[in-house]
This record gives sequence, structure tokens and C-alpha cells, in this order.
Amino acid sequence: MHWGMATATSSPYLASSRILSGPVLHSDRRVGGMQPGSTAVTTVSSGYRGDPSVKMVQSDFMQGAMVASNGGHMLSHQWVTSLPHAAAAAAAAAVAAAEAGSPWSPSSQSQDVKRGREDLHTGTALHHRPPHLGTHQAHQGSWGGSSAAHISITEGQQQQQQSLIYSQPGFTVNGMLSAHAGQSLMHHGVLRGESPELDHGNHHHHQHHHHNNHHTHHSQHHGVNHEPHSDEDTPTSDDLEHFAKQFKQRRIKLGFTQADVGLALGTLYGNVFSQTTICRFEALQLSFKNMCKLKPLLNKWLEEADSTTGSPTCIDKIATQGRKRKKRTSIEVSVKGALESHFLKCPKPSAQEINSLADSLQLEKEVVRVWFCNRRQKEKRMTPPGLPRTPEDAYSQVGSMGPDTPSPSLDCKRMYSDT
DNA sequence: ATGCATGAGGA
DNA sequence: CCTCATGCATA
Repeated sequence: MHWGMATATSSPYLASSRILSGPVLHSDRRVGGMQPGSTAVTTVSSGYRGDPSVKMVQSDFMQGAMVASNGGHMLSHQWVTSLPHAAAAAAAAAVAAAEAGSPWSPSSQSQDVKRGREDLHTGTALHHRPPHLGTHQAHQGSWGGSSAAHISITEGQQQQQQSLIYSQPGFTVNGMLSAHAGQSLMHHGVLRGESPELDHGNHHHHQHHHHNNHHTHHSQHHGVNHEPHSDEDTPTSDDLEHFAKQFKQRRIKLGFTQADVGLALGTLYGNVFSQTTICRFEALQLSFKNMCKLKPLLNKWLEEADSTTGSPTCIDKIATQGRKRKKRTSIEVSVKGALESHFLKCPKPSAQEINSLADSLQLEKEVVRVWFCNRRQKEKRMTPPGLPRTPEDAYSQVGSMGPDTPSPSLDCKRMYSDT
């Protein structure tokens, strides 16, 4: 209705300079009108959470503890999506038919499939460094697989630059170790203006749009597998996998949560990372290149971590920026199914296509666009659902990705005019 | 652990 | 607008 298609298009939300401290709480949930037919709802919640410093050694399940229950001031209502009475929603819904097309996307993503986890969960926080664990398992080349001994980042998914400045002058490293028992210490010893991207030293990566090299490559011959020595040379996929595993174990043994690590990295090297990123690293859900970039850092952290086992140091908590984020739009399952279907037909819909889709699904165009972007990214991640495959047939989707999506999908052209 | 989102950077 | 790297907010 109101925002049918004229208004909501690219609402430049955000930009709120700062949040007034005024207790402006609007208890307006979703403006009532929503019925079990809406395509999506945007959940409302407070804008920012205080500090997750509740360091409780939990395995690595989730840091649910962070959801502080503060007074809550939800004053970000620029994006409130007034749900239209989705009527047609139901129509398009129910389309969740996933024709397995990709090697690793059988029919999972409907909402969130959990691949089985495997182990961990050491509820105890022990600070003892394990002698070492030599549990290397088989490896299957997930993505880059194969001995990437020489692969160097050729896969080149485009890349920007990430630098890695070691800001923090005399600030000695060793900023990890959060509070050990109590809360965290939020004391800012140093605040860097925030360094977004830092370079790692190698920005020789340009963007070529091709994927990782998953050609059958067989490990050529590395006399002995170079373990995760220190870092340096581009690690092989196997290395990464192995490292990630070890990292996770050590981290847990040391009693740190993923969030802790991310924080420590920040105070340590000037790059803060979130729990999410650490998690994804451990799960190898990052792009090959991204994994390579993070590995050295995490490796250093590990070293520091066990060497300092027991040295409390301060961690600073950078001020939180009042960045307003659009509330996460919850897309209904059925709608997701629809999107999924379209994605299979055409992973890269044109703007117009997106518009049509958005319209028929009654979602904002932006939401749809982003959905596709995320979907594509997901497709590129490592850890295909169901890795344990023989390295041989790991991939079959050859022919398509190359320098740049040679398969431009010259077909997705079916916009139906609703009504 | 993940879904949706933001942004930088490149065309 | 896309790709990528990241992360808040969630489930």
C-alpha cells in the first residue's frame, strides 16, 4: 500500500549522528496489521548491546550472554517496515523446490541447516596448554584444495586491499587475555581511530573473477607437509583446514570464546574481529583468501595466548559507534524458497528482475538484492555442506566460473506481470 | 552458528 | 551494481 513501490526503494537510513540518551522507547512492535501472511518482518530490538564481556567459558556454542537486557531504547525506527498485508505472498510462496544443481548445495538452505557439529564443548575452562595435539585428519580439498603450494592467490576473487598496519606504537602487544573471572575491563588504553582495512603486505591481488582453483590438482610434492609453520607463504587449503581445527581446540582449551579472540586480535594487532568472523574462520566459512589473511593473525594470537597463559592484560574496548543498522529482515521460509528457486534459475538477476521479484514477494528491492548478493557469497564459501567427499569428485561445476562468470545467464528473463 | 546488512573498492 | 570482508542481531 503506502510504500508499494514508490517509496521504499533506497531509503538512506542511517546517518544518525548519535543517539540521544533520551529514553525514547517506542513500544510499538510491528505496527499491527501483520498477520500470518506477511512476507517478512523486521524484528525490532535495541540498537546496541553493551558489552559482551561476560566472559564465561562456554564452549563455543553461542554467546547468548551478550544479549544484555538493558533498559533498552529502541529509537531506530526509520526502517520500520510496515508490513503490508501480504496477500500475494502466499502465492509465490511454496515454491521451495531445490533442484540440486551445484555440487554442494543439495537442498539445504531453506532457513538454516545445521551441518552436524562434531565435537568440542569442553565446558571447563582450564588454562593449561595441551602438549599438542596431533590430530590431523584426512583432508579433502574443499575449495582451493590441492596443494596450493604454488597456487598463490590466483583464484582471485576480486579483492581489495587489506592492510595490516600495526598501529599502536609503543603499545606492546599482549593485549589479549581478557578478564579472567570478572567482567571485562573496558579501559581504553589506546584508541586508534579505527583502522578499517589494513594491508597485509600483499596486495598483489587484483580481481579476476574466477574461482579458486579447484582443478583436480594432486598434491604435487611437498616433501613433507609443511605444517603451519609460522605463516608466510600461502598456505594450502589443507593447511588452513588443519590450522583452523587446531586453533579451535586450543582456543577452547585455553578457555577463550570466539569473541575473546576477536577482541584480543584487536588490542593485539589493531584489528578487531567479531565473534562471527572467528567462528567463520574456524568453520572455514570464509573465502580462501580471507582465510589466508586471517591465519597469520590467529596464529600469532595462539602463540601469545599460550605463552602468556595467565597474564592478564588489558583489553580496550573501543567506543561504540552509533551506527544504525537496518533491522534484520526476516524473510519467511516460503519466500526464501521462492528466492532460492529464482536463484537457481538466475543467480544474478538484473535490476529489473529484482524489482519484479521484490514486487511479487513484497519485499523491498534492496532486501532482495542483498539476498542475492549474500546467496552468491555463500555459494563461494568453503565448506560446502557435505565436505567429506572424495577429493576427486569434489567439484563438478566446472565450465562455468572463469575469469568472470562466463555464464551470464542469458536466460533469466521471465518477469511475470502480477495481476 | 547464521541470516541479513553495511561499506569499501572496482568497473 | 557487484564482489568481498565483516559484523550486528538472531535463532
